[in-house]
Amino acid sequence: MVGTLAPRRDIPSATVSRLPVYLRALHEFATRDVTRVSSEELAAQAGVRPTQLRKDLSHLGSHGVRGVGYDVGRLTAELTNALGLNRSWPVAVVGMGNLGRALAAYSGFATEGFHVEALFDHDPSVIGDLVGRHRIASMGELTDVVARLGIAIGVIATPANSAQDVADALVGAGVRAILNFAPVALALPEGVACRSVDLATELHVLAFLRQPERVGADVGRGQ
Amino acid sequence: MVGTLAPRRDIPSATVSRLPVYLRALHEFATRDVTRVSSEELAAQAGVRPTQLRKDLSHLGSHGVRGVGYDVGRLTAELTNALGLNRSWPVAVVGMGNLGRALAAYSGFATEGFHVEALFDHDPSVIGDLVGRHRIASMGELTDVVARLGIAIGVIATPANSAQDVADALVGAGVRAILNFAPVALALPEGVACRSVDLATELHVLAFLRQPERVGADVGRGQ
DNA sequence: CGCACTTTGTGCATTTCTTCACAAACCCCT
DNA sequence: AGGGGTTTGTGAAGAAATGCACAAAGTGCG
Ligand SMILES: NC(=O)c1ccc[n+]([C@@H]2O[C@H](COP(=O)([O-])OP(=O)(O)OC[C@H]3O[C@@H](n4cnc5c(N)ncnc54)[C@H](O)[C@@H]3O)[C@@H](O)[C@H]2O)c1
Ligand SMILES: NC(=O)c1ccc[n+]([C@@H]2O[C@H](COP(=O)([O-])OP(=O)(O)OC[C@H]3O[C@@H](n4cnc5c(N)ncnc54)[C@H](O)[C@@H]3O)[C@@H](O)[C@H]2O)c1
Repeated sequence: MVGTLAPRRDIPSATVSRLPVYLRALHEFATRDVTRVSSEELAAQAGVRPTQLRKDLSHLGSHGVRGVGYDVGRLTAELTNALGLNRSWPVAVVGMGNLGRALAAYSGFATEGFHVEALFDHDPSVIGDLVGRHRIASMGELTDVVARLGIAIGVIATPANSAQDVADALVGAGVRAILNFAPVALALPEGVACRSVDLATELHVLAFLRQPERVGADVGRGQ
Repeated sequence: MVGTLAPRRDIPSATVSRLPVYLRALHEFATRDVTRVSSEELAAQAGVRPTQLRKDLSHLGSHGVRGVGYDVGRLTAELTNALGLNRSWPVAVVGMGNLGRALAAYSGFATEGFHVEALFDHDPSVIGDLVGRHRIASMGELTDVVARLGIAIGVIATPANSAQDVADALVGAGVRAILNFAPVALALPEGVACRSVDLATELHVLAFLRQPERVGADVGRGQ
């Protein structure tokens, strides 16, 4: 490509959701002090085909070296930059039940600039409790806390019937990215990014795949 | 997608992963004693477009009534049957840390025939502990217990560096469906179904979507 | 230096997924 | 019984994603 401005826009969404996987694969090589990888090695680690990896990277305008492969450090930097991971992303978790507490305690959360900075619940009997190094705040404090800490991502870990209310509260407070663990489709205004993780759906798909008539079918997201 | 590539049956995989969502939407209507829904109403509840819903259902050979809509009970039965949810699916959870305990305690797990029947960990200091109504078993017991209880689905909630070993143990014991929460691509033999849930990836995608340059982009799975 | 060898980047064909547009099918009312 | 009003089911078009095949671009050795 001509010029120094990489073609950052128009990255296909399927590609975007694989970039984090490549990034993790690169970290794996880095911890083994490997400084160069071929698309074949990296793809194997990431669980995709080499062709797909190269096509995906080509959308970033990323350049490896033909005949040699990719520089682990350089490609890591490019992916980190493309994903916007060279800044801090303060996270709030709403709903401190079983799942919320596991998430709040999750150390893997803290990698790559994601930091749990606030916890909320509406149950008076848990408000004020300490989970890790944070106190559980009430829902009434949400707007102020979100603004003061600059919360960028809200995680919803409440029961399904509260999830829409919580989403509305988060959006109202200025949060524009939501990770939802409740099994409902949230209605959100344009411009608010949302990803849902749905355990029941995953189990159902596995059940479908395990039916005798359909053994071996592949529904994707296997990795 | 390692290990899950295989022949294809006639229901498109994208459709299969939406069927559970439709099923949940139907339950929502059922609890409100609604007996008939149009594709428009059902699609709204599920967070998809009516056209998509109808196309998906058409793959099941499902029949609503033109000019009227779908019978909630009948469509529920058809979806339940298509997904293979009219039987019991004994589940085992391996790795009883923060996440594993949350999963074991998860009541939503028990719906639709999924029952957590066994818990495993390799840490001697937790083996024998009770979580809910089950005792945590050692990894040495895995093969026997899986066989005795007819475990159909294995859930991996161990750290990433143990996940492949655990997967091998599960597969060796006869489990052919795995739900993996560890952030690694598992290598699995042909014929073993696998779905991975990856929190870090979800956060990374949200970070990407929240970058100023890309406001408004949509990477899917938003609902 | 030039030739043999390796591995990337990408145009193109193929497959899969989504959306459109409308005929077919059904209910209900008169 | 027939006509008007709905809503489904689906072929066909369009969009997105995947996989193939190979030229381009680099390394390193003789
Ligand atoms: N536990 C799991 O393993 C698991 C796995 C996948 C998905 N989920 C989903 O995650 C969600 C939480 O699951 P859980 O097992 O932690 O449930 P839980 O009942 O243990 O915890 C829910 C928490 O949310 C709080 N809450 C309820 N309404 C609220 C509101 N309006 N505002 C603020 N807080 C509110 C409750 O006080 C409680 O502390 C559910 O939607 C569940 O379906 C859970
Ligand atoms: N905690 C979360 O919220 C969360 C969210 C998403 C994903 N994850 C992922 O889920 C996994 C578990 O997370 P966690 O926070 O519960 O970790 P954890 O450290 O709290 O628990 C891990 C458990 O696995 C057990 N274990 C380790 N190696 C084992 C082996 N070879 N065989 C059997 N058991 C073994 C350990 O004894 C421990 O009890 C990790 O891969 C993590 O990345 C966690």
